Amino acid sequence: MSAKWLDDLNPSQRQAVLHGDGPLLIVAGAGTGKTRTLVARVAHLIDRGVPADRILLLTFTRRAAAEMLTRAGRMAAQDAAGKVWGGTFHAVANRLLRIYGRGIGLSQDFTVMDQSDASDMMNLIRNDLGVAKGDKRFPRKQTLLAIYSRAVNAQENLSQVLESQFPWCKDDADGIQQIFQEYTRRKRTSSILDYDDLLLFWNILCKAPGTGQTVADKFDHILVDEYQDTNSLQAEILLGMRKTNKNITVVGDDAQSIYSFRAATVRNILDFPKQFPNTTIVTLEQNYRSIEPILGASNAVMSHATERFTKNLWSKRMSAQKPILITCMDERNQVDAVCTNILAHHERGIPLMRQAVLFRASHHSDMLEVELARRNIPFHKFGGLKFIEAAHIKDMLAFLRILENPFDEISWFRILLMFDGVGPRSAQRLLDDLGVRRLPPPPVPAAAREQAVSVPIESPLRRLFAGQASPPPAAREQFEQFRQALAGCMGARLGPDGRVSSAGESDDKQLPLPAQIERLRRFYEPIFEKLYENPAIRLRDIEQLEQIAQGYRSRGRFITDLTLDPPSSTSDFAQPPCLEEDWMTLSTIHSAKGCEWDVVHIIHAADGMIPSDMSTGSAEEIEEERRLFHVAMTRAKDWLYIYFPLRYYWKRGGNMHDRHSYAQLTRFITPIVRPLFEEQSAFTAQQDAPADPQEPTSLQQLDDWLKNLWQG
DNA sequence: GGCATGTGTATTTTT
DNA sequence: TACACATGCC
Repeated sequence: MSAKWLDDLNPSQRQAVLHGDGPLLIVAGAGTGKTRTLVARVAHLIDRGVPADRILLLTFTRRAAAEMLTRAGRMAAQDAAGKVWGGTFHAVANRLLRIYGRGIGLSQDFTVMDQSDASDMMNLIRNDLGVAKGDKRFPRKQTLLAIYSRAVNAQENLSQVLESQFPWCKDDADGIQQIFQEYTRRKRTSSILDYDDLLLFWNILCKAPGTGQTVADKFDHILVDEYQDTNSLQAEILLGMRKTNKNITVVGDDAQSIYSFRAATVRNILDFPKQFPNTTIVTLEQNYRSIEPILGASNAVMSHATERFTKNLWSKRMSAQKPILITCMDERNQVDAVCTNILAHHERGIPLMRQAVLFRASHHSDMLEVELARRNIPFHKFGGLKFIEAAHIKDMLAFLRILENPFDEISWFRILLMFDGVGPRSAQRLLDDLGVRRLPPPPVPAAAREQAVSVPIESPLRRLFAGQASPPPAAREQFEQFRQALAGCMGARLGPDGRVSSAGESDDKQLPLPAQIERLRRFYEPIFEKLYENPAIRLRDIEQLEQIAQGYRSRGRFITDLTLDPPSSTSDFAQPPCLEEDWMTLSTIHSAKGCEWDVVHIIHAADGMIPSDMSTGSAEEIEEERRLFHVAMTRAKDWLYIYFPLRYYWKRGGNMHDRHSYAQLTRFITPIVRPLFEEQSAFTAQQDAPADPQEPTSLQQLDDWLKNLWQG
């Protein structure tokens, strides 16, 4: 029977879809129908009789998984695709660990902390241990976490990581090591997992006697998308998941590897055939997305790459329209040019939904966002600072977290510091009063400790309700209201004397999740109005949080979903939600992976932005920046605009007049690449700060020379 | 001693 | 803008 999903496929795609059992590597260049192929393969497997819930589809984002499964659902039996296990490595790890975690001594009710919680914990420990005393340059909390994460994900030891990635921290190796040790201990005793733990524990799960086999046997087929962006730990997990059958499909493109900062390594894709003998390799080379001139320019950029695996990307979509390189006076001029071009395409019938602006770093779109808002052009921004990272959202989540896991020290700490007159010191004391910090490092034998964990320890919440914590006088009133709010959520009643008249902590008495959030917000509102400058905008975020919570019955599920799959929205400039049907996309290049638009605008194509000044230290870093630029270019189907501002103003020191430096075009548009572009200039009469005609060329050359001096 | 507040500085990309 | 550190206030 010829299934309908085979009709639109070319011979290579078809070969990949129809591949039977055994390892399969699909090398798929940008725009070669990789998603279509993967989706069709899932549909084909289901059609072949593989039970959907025995298929595991690992993707880079939850969004990608959802989209693929919806599309597969349309092809295969309707209900079946919904049962496929799909999601990110981290999300799948979470799911598996909730089911099988006991097999490795993990409590079922662990909570997951995100990056900023993790770095807060590092900071707390750094202060507690007093390791940084007298050392001005001891690594910051973010750096500590980055070092830690690198070591875990790349599976390298600390001294290796310090040597190769953080040479300026080498002197502090001892302190760092102490912090890491304590970091791990605290996470374990309070049943908290960080992102890296999810992967580590999954890996251990695979190796555990008995359980490992069970977990591996759970899936008949495993498919992995974006394989070039996995790290060695993830590769090891996959190996562990394929103990008996070797049915594994990975899809990737070495030219799109852009996550080495997260320890992703191209080696995974290169070594795949070695790890899985008898791998079938299928290469997809026909690009269906971009018109030929755009593809030609993208290929030309990559042809300069020092290391490259031959792929011949080609397109049937002929066109006379070259990609367009626009030179702008400065960022102001760039913003105007972008808006003009967006509106021009819009008027010629290309809706905002099919246009995107891409940039290297999240803040690169700041000025553009203001201007879009001013002109009432609706947009959504992806990447960069997330909803979940806003301080007020973290505050709200901290409340929910301690209700879920009363031993969550980080969340307690965050909350206690909100109260008047409470600083780090009193917070510590209160934590001890409540029994949150289970300090006992008295070495307990492992077996005994596991028992201790399963024996109910008096919950800090119970202690709180029983009035066992005495806050400093200035905080007393707020603290009392806090107790009432928490008790309300848990369905516990506190008598007027502060006594507990009903125990609480039984599930049936708790308020429904949205009501809990509402109750906590009423408590929190007066505090955060004092704390933050712009309460109105922030209040909207909290309302949005309540909105999202409507769809959840389980608080734990809600918290975990929010940490593993945060909604990527910026409400700062957004209009009230749902009113616009058409909006355009602003995105970091990283977050644009896998997406495509009719019209793509890449801004800040200047050296120092792309490649980022932060990433020009080594040849490898520059190569990754080059691939990043290539990824950005290949998102475009019909129109590609690249903007290059000539001048950048220094933001230092109040008035921005006259203090500027000249930029150079990104080094990735070389003299060989440049003729492949149509060149335009955005200098216009409407420019409110017209180009200074007196500006001598020699000064520009001087500044360029100076800039090279700093960089060189 | 411990908390609030001011100042200088560095600032990528994300699960 | 957020973080790390210094100073001043109770």
